[in-house]
Amino acid sequence: MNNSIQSHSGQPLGNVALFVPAHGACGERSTIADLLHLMGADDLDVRTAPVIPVPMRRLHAGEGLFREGARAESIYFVRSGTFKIFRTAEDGYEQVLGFVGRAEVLGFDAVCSNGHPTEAVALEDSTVFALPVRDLFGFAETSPALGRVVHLAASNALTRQGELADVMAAVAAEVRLARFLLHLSQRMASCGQSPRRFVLRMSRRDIASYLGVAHETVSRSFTALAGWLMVKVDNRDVEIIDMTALRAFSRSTRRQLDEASRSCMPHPVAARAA
Amino acid sequence: MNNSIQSHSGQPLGNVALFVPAHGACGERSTIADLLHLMGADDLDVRTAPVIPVPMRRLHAGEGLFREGARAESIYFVRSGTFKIFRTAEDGYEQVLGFVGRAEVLGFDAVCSNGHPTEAVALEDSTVFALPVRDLFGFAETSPALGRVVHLAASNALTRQGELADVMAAVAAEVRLARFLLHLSQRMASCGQSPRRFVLRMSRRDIASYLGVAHETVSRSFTALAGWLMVKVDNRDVEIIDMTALRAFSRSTRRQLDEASRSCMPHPVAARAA
DNA sequence: CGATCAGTTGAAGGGTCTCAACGCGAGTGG
DNA sequence: CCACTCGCGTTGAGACCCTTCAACTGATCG
Repeated sequence: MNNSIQSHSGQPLGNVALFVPAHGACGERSTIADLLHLMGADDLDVRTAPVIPVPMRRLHAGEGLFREGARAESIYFVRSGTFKIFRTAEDGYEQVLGFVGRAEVLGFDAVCSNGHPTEAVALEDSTVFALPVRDLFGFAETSPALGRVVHLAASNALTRQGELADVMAAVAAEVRLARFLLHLSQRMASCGQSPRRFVLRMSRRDIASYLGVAHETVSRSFTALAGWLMVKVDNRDVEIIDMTALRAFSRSTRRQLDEASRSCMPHPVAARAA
Repeated sequence: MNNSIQSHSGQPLGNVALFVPAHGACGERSTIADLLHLMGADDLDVRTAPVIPVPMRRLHAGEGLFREGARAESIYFVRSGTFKIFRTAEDGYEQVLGFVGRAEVLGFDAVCSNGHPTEAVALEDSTVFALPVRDLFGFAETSPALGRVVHLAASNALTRQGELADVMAAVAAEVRLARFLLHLSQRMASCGQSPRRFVLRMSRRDIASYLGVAHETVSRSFTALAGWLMVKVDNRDVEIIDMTALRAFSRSTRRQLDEASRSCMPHPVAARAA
């Protein structure tokens, strides 16, 4: 609802929307306080934060934030929009490592190395706060609250990475997709949006790469889950119609899949009502 | 790439072994300085660190450090030994998420949540520094160097988690194993040990869980790699005898596997000479 | 309207999972 | 000392799921 302002109204050229009049955090003259507020810091910390400018950057859908191997100049905090982070193999194959949304950190894995080990592109029009790495430590001393926020964000990123393992751990493709959808659902809920109905910001290929399966398999898995009447899928619109069943199914390991599918649906029917 | 004779370039904790202090770090009365030294902080920072005790804990092989779901009391820094971190499914299946060695952080993903999302057990006799979470922020203010170290360790943990994605991304089991061995090799090198010859601290089952394949497949993959004359395997002793071939093979994505295997070895011969 | 891409579905082949058996070493107690 | 058990590691055979190649639809775009 809040991000229905997507403004996908084309305008290929026109003035680059880097400068926006800005009320509060929307302007380019955002400060640490805005960043702290985004990350859910205490009001007191936000109000008492030192007035240090933190550049904000706007990206259009498909625009890259940083490239693989690029010097790590900043870490980023997503203010709005969605990003996919991935790695490109030598033969051009894209391995998607995760999807990052509001109030999450981007590029933190570059802090300990010379360059970004991954690449990030916006899946929709997005805005991020950029925190220069060289200032990271200094700012953290100036504003203890910022240090806390960075620690929490890093821990959160680590937890998020754990979700990938959780997804890849499932042997069956349908289970992987189910877990993925549940993770998405949880994150939607944590952003105050509906956990039952949401729009996928990424393509089937991105999902496939993230799940570690072929994109055709993702399609088939979607129709399978729809066949079990757990979800309803219309292109990128997803609605979870049986959360408990989806949850139970996502817990399947190994050949428990057979039981689950048999008990729910001997053969996937075409539940394709619009 | 690793032509650096001096220290292990590219590694965040490069100059760990250059400076060996007395047995100060070995006592139970270790302080922040010992922790900083372990993590490769600057000499100046180590010497000027506030004298705050940091409890050290010894664990025997097989002993658990923290359980899944347990209250996150501390984060840990591995001083010696190896740990495996994993998650246990409801049906008892263990999903291994990673293996953690010297100068790496353990349990940081619990900072942002109420409890540890994972479990950690020692694979061999090990020692860790325990840094209470509630003191984390306070100490970071007292000792800026500690804040830096924690940031670096967290970033490193994130990078390490990325390795799991790298491994799982490969479709072929042999490629997964090859990448896993290379990651291990790199980490051995960063600890000052031989990157060509090392001992696996974990069982085949642990490796299988980490790679996301059946443990029988791990066995077959080991014999396959030995058949291509890339490695020599004797139980848990591994020797990489053709690093370049292993590297090239590990880059395989999709059906490039066929080419690689054909060019190296039409059919795996029994190269099992001791 | 032709081109390109995302998404879906079908058919065939192959890699991995599963079940099964075997050898081996360690720990145990007769 | 040796039989016994148990877990680890290896190897074999069949079933099955996924990958791959292929064709088709619909949408976007110049």
